[in-house]
Amino acid sequence: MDQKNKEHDSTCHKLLVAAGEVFAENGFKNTTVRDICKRADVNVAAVNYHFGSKEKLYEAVWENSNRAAVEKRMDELDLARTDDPEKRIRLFVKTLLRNILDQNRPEWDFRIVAHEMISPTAAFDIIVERAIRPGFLFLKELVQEMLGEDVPKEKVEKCTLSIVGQCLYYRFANPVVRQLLPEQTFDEKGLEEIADHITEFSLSALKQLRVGIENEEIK
Amino acid sequence: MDQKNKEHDSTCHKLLVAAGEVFAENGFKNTTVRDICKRADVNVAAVNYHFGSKEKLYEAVWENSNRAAVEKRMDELDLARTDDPEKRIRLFVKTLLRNILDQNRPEWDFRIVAHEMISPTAAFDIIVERAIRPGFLFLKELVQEMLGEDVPKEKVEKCTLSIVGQCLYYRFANPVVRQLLPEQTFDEKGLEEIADHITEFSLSALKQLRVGIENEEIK
DNA sequence: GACAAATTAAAACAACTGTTTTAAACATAT
DNA sequence: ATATGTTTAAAACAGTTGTTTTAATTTGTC
Repeated sequence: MDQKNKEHDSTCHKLLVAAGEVFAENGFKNTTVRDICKRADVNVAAVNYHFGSKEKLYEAVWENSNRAAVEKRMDELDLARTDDPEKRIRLFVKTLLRNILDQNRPEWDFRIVAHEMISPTAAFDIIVERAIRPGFLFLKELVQEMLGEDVPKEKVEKCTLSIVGQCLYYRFANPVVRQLLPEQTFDEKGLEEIADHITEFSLSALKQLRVGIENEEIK
Repeated sequence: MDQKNKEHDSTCHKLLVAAGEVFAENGFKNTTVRDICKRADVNVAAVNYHFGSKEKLYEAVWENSNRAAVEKRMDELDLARTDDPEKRIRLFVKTLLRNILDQNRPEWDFRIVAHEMISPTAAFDIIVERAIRPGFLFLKELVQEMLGEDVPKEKVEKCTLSIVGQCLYYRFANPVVRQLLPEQTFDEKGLEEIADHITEFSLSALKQLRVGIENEEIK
């Protein structure tokens, strides 16, 4: 890899863009460097010249695309640090859904994640530590606030997964959702509906769980 | 394909078994017929002789494996038709989790589904209609009972997806869960824990939502 | 046992894979 | 303008892919 990565229309840059799209569509092994180079309008040899191998290009693609997106999302979440946990959970669900379902956003980096879930490559650890765990910890703190400090860690973590699980199902099983709920849209309005529902469902659960915990303490 | 499919140790049968395992491990395109034939201890030409092509073998594998598993699960659910909805939701969550996470069960058919989510093939529609929609409708009825008949269909459906979403996250994002919750096991005990949590979380939510709906009706 | 059909085995096929080689084109500095 | 190092282009490489061909073997039937 060389220095001129960021210049538009440079071979490097064109390769990164094209590779991201094609990897997302077909996964790593299913993608050919010829496909990538054709879309990038670049010679086949360019991949190995600039990146060394198909595998290193894959890593560069992820490295390049994901960092900015993740940082931006965490910034959005941090903005509301003063709000009460309930409002911040609502915000969390909304930004997460927007991140994974917004149709204007190129979805290819998330599809790479989906491929990694089935057959992890070397990129998997990076993905979890940089793109997933920070959000998980953020939400976990909020859930802890909602449930109280005396709730065991395992319970808090499972509740956290319950919330993100609801959200991510719409992404992982998107084709299924579309077939099961044909009237559900995924435009701005549809996204809002889904986010509102998941928030309401989850906050209801957390409040009810809190009641149960308090009753146990009294008893 | 021929008539002797079901005879054990027949080439056909050995191919179906081996193909199921390998397809699940690597997805369709990532799997080679030579891998399959090596595992089946069968000549390479056998795939095309008995099934016509790699693609038709793929379809046969799914067709063959899935029907029995789905029917068995629906039977398990039907057994408890007399119980109250709360108990039946608990049972639903447990059988679903057991189905998708039980380590004794070969997981390959579920991994095929995961591949279909990313890049659907012709098998996708069959999967949804036979393996997914029946369970969805079953749970949707129970949720309807919990929330009352006057709740709009869209709300009931979203609640239903919230429950299955929590469950399926443990499958779709399994490697992530293992990294995020390293202490969580997936043996019988661990499965029970997860099932209990999801049931408790979901029933809490449904009850609380019901309260909200009743308050609105009074007002 | 003999004959026909179904099945298996080995080898070859053409197409495609990631990568390398070779040479041409380009830029830049002297 | 010449020389230098960098980037691109075309062709070829070795290995793998799904599939087909050909021949050998097994199976079933009389």
